[in-house]
Amino acid sequence: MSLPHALLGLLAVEPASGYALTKAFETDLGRYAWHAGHTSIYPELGRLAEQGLVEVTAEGPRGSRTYAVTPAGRAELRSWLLDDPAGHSRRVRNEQVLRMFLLSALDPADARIALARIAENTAAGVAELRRVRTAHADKPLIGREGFGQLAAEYGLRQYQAAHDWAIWAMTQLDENTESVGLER
Amino acid sequence: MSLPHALLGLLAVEPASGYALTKAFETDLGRYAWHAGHTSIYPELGRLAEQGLVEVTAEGPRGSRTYAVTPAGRAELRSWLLDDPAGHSRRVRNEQVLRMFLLSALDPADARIALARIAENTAAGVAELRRVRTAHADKPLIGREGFGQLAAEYGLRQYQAAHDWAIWAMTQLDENTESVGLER
DNA sequence: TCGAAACATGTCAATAGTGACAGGTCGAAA
DNA sequence: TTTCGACCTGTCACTATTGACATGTTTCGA
Repeated sequence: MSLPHALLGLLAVEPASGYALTKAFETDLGRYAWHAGHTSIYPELGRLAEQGLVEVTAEGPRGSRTYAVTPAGRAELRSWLLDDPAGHSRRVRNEQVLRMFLLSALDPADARIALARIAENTAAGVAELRRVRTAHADKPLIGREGFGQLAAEYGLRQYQAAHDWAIWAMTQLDENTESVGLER
Repeated sequence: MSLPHALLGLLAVEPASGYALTKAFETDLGRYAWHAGHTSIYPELGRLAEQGLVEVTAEGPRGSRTYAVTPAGRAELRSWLLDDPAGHSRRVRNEQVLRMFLLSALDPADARIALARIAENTAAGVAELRRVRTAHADKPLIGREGFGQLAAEYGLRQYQAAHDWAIWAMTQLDENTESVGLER
């Protein structure tokens, strides 16, 4: 349940309406880090406001409300980000990694097909993130404009590593099946 | 909702009881890929049995039931693993990456502290996975014994990439704040 | 033989998140 | 001027998952 922190983080950079926050989750943030729809965002903003971590600073047309973090909210965000990361992330739920675990349940021929597909997809990811990175190359790393820049570089390196792994795994698999073939 | 597939994958490698499956999620699988408690596993096994994807093949002491995948279950698992991975993983929920996104919301000094902590943690992860890999070095890649070996190598490379990134990000940050300091 | 630990399965209330449904406002182009 | 698309907020039923609670069995070492 990191949604409240995601919202605090976004609002800490720049006050925004629920609608704007919903849009933010439809970009790279929601694509690579954490996804949320408006149906969870609006209630969560209400809860954060109740707790005094955010507040409505303006009301605009179409009934829109602009939220901003309070000092308490900023403190909460800071302590969450500076907290020991090892303690938190226990609710792991990573479908990519799960697929890699389950690869062993396939026969070698199928595993090879799956790996080839992974290699393709990660290559596409690398290409896409390279574009994202280039688009932000001249912006500062910290603050509104730099938002997500460090994350883009991180994603790029992760995809690159995943791609290298897939290639490696395929050669391993080939060597393996080959030697089994010779032995038997 | 990949829990059913995780269960099918585990059972495809070796029939097991709900209890044994629960234990499996407490090892590397649950630590790095997908976590689930017995309270979701037992009902899910029931659902899979209803759908004819698994079946009870034996009943042991203490009321234990051993489940095995049926041919239909194996087919379902295969098609899931060979399916285009890009289509699926839309419900992203990765707290690590989220933290990296939100780093921009901190001031440079705090961001640096957070990065240092990440560097520490990823270094520890690399060390741990190196041990896991060494322990499995001589086992075959596919099948019961090799289970998770490919995944261990994958995890190792991911941690290594994350570590390199954290180091890189710190130097970037240092250069950045330094130049800002000179300009003003 | 007694007790602890591991084995083995379950219920239930509470929380989190999704998708479908719903309703209204404003700006701009046709 | 009308209509279309973007803007903006919400409810609600349903599904998934968790944590607390509950219960009984078998094994093994002291």
